[in-house]
Amino acid sequence: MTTKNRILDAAEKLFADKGFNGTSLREITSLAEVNLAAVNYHFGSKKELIKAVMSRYMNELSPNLELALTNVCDSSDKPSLVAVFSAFVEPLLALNHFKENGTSNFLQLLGRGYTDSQGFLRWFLTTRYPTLINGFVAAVHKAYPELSAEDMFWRLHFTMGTIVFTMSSSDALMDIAKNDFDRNVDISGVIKQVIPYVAAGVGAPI
Amino acid sequence: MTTKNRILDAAEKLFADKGFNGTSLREITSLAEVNLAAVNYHFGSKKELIKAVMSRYMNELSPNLELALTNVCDSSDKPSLVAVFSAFVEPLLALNHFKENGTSNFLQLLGRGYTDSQGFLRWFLTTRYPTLINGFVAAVHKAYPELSAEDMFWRLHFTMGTIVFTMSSSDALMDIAKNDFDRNVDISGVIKQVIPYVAAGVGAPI
DNA sequence: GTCTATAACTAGATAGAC
DNA sequence: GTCTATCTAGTTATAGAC
Repeated sequence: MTTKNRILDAAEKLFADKGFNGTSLREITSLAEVNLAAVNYHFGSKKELIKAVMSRYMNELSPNLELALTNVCDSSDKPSLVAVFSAFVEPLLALNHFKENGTSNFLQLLGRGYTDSQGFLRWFLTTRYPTLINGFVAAVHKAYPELSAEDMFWRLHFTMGTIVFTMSSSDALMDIAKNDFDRNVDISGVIKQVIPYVAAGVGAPI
Repeated sequence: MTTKNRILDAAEKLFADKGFNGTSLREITSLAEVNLAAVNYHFGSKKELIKAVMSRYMNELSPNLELALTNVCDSSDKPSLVAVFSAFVEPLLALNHFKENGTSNFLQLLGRGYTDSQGFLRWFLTTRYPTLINGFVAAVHKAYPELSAEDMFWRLHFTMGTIVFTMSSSDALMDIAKNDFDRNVDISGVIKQVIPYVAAGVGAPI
């Protein structure tokens, strides 16, 4: 376990939990049990550390997800929207093998990235992983060709919002589900709940 | 224009823009052109200032929205989900008469409140305005009685997510819509785009 | 590569003069 | 009620010894 990786792991956990702005380098280095100065030695700045934490996941997820979306497009002339969104499930859950709580952590980080830090992370992700977005748009277009580019734009952003918001407050939601309905839901349970919702939303009549 | 109101107005604008954590009291008092110490004199703490900013809107919105939801329930034995969500439009847009950019500011603040500050604002709002949530749940239940309490819970939170996320990044989204589609969309345009989406999502087959 | 020490700055909050 | 001045505690970042 190198110092660099100890920092990445600690940062990931704290960022997911309390946001990027809400987490100090002192908390990170303290949890990682490394010296405060190590962050700046290994990463240069807090901003670069944030990028590094996100990149570790994106580099793992991105090829799997692109492949899954291509498969959906190839498997049928007109796939259902549920099929398109279901393509996300396996690549996302695979992050749990990559790292403990990987799926949940990654989705929470994604949520943070869209609301903390005035969108610098959004810019970083969309410019760094454009083929992923294009693959997704292509799959949705094949499933619902009548949807105009403009309506597609809005609905994909609504979907993004549903997902990242749900995930950034998923701990609270799972707690409520347990208290109010005596139901133990994990992150894959939440994903399965959300798919019919977003599929119906994207597929709403124009 | 009292000092207290100058602070509230400045805080509202900055909070909506950069989040609660991302805004310092110095920025607020500087924009309001009042002394730094005035915040603690009038509100006691930053946390209380946040509550005061939100309460000003909630006290304006809450009775109108409750009435609109009651009207939907009374108007039909089985209202459509689009009708239920459309009940939000007028009370929300009325905030623009209450204050310049009121609708947009309020919705962005709501979005911030769910992601910044580890949910203390969520707690404040749900315990302070429970009848609002009950009225909404009752309306959705009348529109879609087959939906179980548990599915209802999830879908309402997904909807909350769609709305607050969209609104907390609505400035960016409206910019993109203008650049990519040469379309000027204002906040009421965004609301009209999102209603079919959330109505279809909540109404998705079980 | 890792440490201590500290620089340089910002935060929220407050005491006390007016 | 409003001001200045300041306190305490936090932040990121870095210089320099080892």
